[in-house]
Amino acid sequence: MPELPEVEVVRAGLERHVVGATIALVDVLHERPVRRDPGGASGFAAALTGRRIEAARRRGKYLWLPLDNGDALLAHLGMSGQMLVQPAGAPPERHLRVRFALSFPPGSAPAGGVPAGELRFVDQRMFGGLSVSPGGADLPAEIAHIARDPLDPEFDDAAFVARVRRRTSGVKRLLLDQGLISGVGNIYADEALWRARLHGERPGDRLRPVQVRELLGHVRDVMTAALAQGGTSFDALYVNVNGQSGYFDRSLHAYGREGEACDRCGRPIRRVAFMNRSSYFCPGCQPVPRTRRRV
DNA sequence: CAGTCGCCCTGCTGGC
DNA sequence: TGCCAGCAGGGCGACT
Repeated sequence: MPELPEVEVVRAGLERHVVGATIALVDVLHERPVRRDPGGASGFAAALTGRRIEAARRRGKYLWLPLDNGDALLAHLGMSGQMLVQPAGAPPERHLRVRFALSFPPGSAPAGGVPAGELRFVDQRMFGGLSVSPGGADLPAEIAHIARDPLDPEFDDAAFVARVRRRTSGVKRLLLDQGLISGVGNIYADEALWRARLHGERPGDRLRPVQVRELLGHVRDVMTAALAQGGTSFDALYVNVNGQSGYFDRSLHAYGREGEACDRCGRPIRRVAFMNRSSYFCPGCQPVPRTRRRV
């Protein structure tokens, strides 16, 4: 599942393969992925046709492509979304939802790459989506409420620490709060908490500043490590967002390891229900806080 | 406003 | 063999 590192791999791939291209044709094959666009499928297509892609940007798990008129194509991959760069005429993927035919002006094809034929949004479960953000080239208004992500040089560590310590929710819930810090999903939240030896139910206002700072450092470390491994996951024609490629499985210490021995203390990793999903933690290294609190 | 919960989607897996 | 519940889960609307 794409979290910040995977989305960054996609962004880098788009930067390399589609920046400079003009969108010649838009084909919406399924309405749901464009549900957030007020113009609907037809308005979405009309607003993008003929526009040139100027850049590829990201904040947290959101991606956007600034366009030559100041608008932007905003994208979220949800759980299963992929952005694929394919040669024109490649057979359609099973869950192909939106196609963009691309054309490059003579001499401006990406260096070292085959000129892109199509940008494709493929999404099995359709939690993801695309929309046109009017005037959103710099920062789409639709995501202005999302906090900066921990790899953003302008992320304010001190403000984050202060905000966490004013909240009564469990720290895992706070890590997943995109208004506090963006880009952290269930997997990296569990991994960062394991590294920090903190239980996710520890209330924010019961943490010392140094603990929050260390946790933030672990969030950055685990994401940076995953990103380094994710850099190899796509070739010249593919922007590969395949979450099953296994590149980060190897470095996981908690997530998905129910019953397996903790890499640090040997106690079996536990899984508990959390917000209609799961949390994984080591009961030895990450003791449950004494004050019971639902997270 | 902070906090919490349920829903949206599809496909795979496991139990009976 | 078939059926259905459970699970995966980010974000948002609705509620207290």
